[in-house]
Amino acid sequence: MSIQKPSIPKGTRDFGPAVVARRNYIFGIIRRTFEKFGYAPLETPTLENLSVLTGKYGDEGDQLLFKVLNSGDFLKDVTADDLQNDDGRATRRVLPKLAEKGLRYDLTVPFARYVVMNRGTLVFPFKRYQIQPVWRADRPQRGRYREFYQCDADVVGTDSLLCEAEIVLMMCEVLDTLNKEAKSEDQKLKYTIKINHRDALRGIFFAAAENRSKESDFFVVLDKLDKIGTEGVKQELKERGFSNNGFQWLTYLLRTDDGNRKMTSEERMIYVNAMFKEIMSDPNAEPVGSKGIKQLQEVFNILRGFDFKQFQNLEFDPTLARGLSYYTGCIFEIKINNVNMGSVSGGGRYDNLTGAFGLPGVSGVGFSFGVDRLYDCLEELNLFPEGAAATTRCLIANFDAAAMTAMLPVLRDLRAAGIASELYPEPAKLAKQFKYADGKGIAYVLLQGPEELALNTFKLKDLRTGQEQTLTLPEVVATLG
RNA sequence: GUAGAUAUAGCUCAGCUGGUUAGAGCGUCGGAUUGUGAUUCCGAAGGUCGUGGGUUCGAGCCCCAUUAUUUACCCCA
Repeated sequence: MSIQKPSIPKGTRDFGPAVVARRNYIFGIIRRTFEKFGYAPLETPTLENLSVLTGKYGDEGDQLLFKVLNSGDFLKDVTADDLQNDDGRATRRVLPKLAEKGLRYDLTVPFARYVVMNRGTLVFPFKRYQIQPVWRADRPQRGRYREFYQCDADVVGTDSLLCEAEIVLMMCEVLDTLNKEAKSEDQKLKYTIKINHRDALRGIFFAAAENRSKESDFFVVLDKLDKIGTEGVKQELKERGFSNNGFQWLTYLLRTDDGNRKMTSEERMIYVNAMFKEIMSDPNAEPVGSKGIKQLQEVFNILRGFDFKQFQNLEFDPTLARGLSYYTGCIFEIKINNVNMGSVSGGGRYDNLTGAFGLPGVSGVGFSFGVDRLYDCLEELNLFPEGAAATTRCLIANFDAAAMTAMLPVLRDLRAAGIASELYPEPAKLAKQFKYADGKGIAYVLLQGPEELALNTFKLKDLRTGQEQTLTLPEVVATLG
């Protein structure tokens, strides 16, 4: 057998001990926040039946699904006719016969499936959080992986806007907690929570687009406003077959200042709402758009009731669209302004996700943190706490076989006191043992050689300061504990 | 799916208009009177220059192909 260079699939990563420790630090903050807001944990299988996944994420999404080949003779149901590709549909025809399972693409759809399957036993409104990896057969690039973790919190069974407001609170709490480690303002995550409403978007759509069949196309282009500008948006809309009529309204609807200064989010809501009333070209624009604005204003009101202090981090953005087609109400996204990275979190309300599984009329709302992107942001800002990588706190040096035996009860006592400890597993030069401790980031080395043994004491060295102390065992425990 | 960039030691990268035996830093290992890391000093190991072909007296360097990685677009956490 020839030697092969080992490799891992593109877009996947190994996580070494230091990285896992820092990822766990992020997971911990998110988990504690979710639990504090009353969400309970849920886990679902890595594999879902493809019938559950397909059709939920749009055509693009279907293409990005990882399909799992059936076990055994996976060709047994494929006929020669199936493979005839004159119509270009052979793949579509054959696929369901080759693969009936796929890797989960997000956590929201499996959650919806779970809710439908367990509707009889769940207590509604049902609040769950879920922290698991998802897979997308995307092309990897900066901040984009084929395997990454999502941290979802969703509630189904209520359409109360309290949930939307609490999503904003949870987003702030997680990011503010991460920012507590910052030693300077520059290290902090400068974030903007963008919020919009699908109906506000549709109001704009009715106002500015004549072609009614391409709603999602319109949103995709509109979402790019901050990248390509108002004129760019108009240009691209034209390229995608939208007519010029109505584009004039875009200029008004997308204004961000009142002529003198930038509007606040709430001023902008009032302004956009007033515009909806004025646009008479399509009477649908006003009722639909105003309904969305009204809900957004209510979310802001609830937040004010909470004594929410961070409205400068919460921005009403009428162009925010988000790709996932199942959103129907409020939509959210978090952008980190001082790191070049796609959104680290997103979410929204979906009125009929469970409908696809035969349970209509259940409204849900939720959001998700992308831990891997958050990690990359923290890394770039150097925002991880120092201790996050350490595992062992104290290494006991190993002088020789006899001393090793004598150190076993010491090791046991340290661990019993809750101190993460290890004994170097073989007698070796002290230099080597110290090097090991240093390389692993261990804070203390405990020594008992012949000299200390004679006095029944220990020498404890702090590797960060280089200082040594001669102590009795209870004193060692007290120092490390 | 579209477009670009890169590929040289375990890692990060130099390597001039093509010219003898391929370079550095970090890391690893060994040593500086056998009980001390990170810091200092000395030394050593480690590369068929991604792969295959071509041009040339001569290719790490130029050309073609191929694979891998990566960035941007699309879309997204």
